[in-house]
Amino acid sequence: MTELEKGPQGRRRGRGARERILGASRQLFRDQGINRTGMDQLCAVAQVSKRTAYQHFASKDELVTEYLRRFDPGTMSAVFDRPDLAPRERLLAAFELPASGTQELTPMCPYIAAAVELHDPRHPASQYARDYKQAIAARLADTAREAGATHPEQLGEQLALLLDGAAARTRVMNTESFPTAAAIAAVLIDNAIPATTGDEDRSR
Amino acid sequence: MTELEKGPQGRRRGRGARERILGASRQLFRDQGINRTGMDQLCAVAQVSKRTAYQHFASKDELVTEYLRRFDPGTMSAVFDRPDLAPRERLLAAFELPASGTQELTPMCPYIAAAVELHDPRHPASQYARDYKQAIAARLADTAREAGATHPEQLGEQLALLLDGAAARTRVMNTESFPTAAAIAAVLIDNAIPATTGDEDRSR
DNA sequence: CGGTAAGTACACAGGCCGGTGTATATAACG
DNA sequence: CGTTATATACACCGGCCTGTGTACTTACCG
Repeated sequence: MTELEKGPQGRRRGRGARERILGASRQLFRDQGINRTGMDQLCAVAQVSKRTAYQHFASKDELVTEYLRRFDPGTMSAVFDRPDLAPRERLLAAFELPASGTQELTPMCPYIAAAVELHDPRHPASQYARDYKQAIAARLADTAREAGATHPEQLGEQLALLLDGAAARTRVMNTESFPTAAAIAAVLIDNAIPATTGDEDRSR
Repeated sequence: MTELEKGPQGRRRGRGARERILGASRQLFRDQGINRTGMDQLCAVAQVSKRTAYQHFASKDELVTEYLRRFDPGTMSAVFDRPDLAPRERLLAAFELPASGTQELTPMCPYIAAAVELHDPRHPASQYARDYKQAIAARLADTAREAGATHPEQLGEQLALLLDGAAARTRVMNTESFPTAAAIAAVLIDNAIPATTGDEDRSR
């Protein structure tokens, strides 16, 4: 009993420090925000010593950047790479709530949150947020083109703006706003895709 | 030279402390964000002693709340109370950039910024942000009704979401997004207002 | 088994932050 | 004029923050 019983089961928390840190980041940055989450608390939740954390990430800023980089766990693919859906339906699927079993609100888009909290457009995390958002808009534009939209780039940018609007408004109003965005998206999509040849019901 | 020459002109900064504090808040909270602005710096910019600041505002949270409350200096009226514009044009005017002489970006909507930075929906400032945003949506809905929209409440909420989306996206992308939002708004408005009697070109 | 990489415990530095105490000065008003 | 409300200078507190120094322990891998 010199210095044993470190972990909950007596087992050491061990090797996966980096992943545990990033996991705790995802949880705490979402629940409390970046600025209100101290490194001490973060390390406690991750069950990692502070020293270890700073051996993996030179600074909190670097951790925040990596946190953003590691965020999209196939979220983009899950929406865009669905061969079961027609392009038009894929565009609409981007506005569907993920697993809205409970009455929880869609969590604030972490990219917008980071941009607002860090408040410096030159911060690496802010730059990455910009890149990511641009990639999303490009993906939307590609799908719009696939769907036969007349101005796919424009539609992509419009839909991206709707997604950001829904995220921001959900946060500020404390009310789910994605359905509203989805309704707008439907209008825009139908307006942007010219009356197709033998397509299904477009009258509604 | 006992303790003179306090102010720049030798004149005391004097009575307007509260207003100077709120003025400095508007500047600093916009330029640096709320969390990154300390009370020391704020008082220095406002040319107010810290003691005076805390005699006017019991806490920084209270100052932030009052800062938000005092924000709308007729911004709402400037858009909505314009008898020179038809209701439909008033709706569109909400998306016009204010004095875009320079290439400056539209500053981040302070209500969204506060909601994200404070991160607590129960914070008085967050509550006020919600109220304000709701009032905006209601005003938009009223105008939409006046313009003859079929579902004015829905259109109001949609346009409000567009405004929030433009603000958030301008921030995160560091690119002006209000024109995109305005284009969407035009589509929504035209879609929501049934074909009027002698209206101008609607074909395009 | 032995070496090395990874992790740990813990204290502590230095800075900024929100907020207060105290004693003083000045403007406004009756 | 005298009172009172307003503002000032300035030091200070406790707390939290990011980040580091040091000495130690453990896991893995050849």
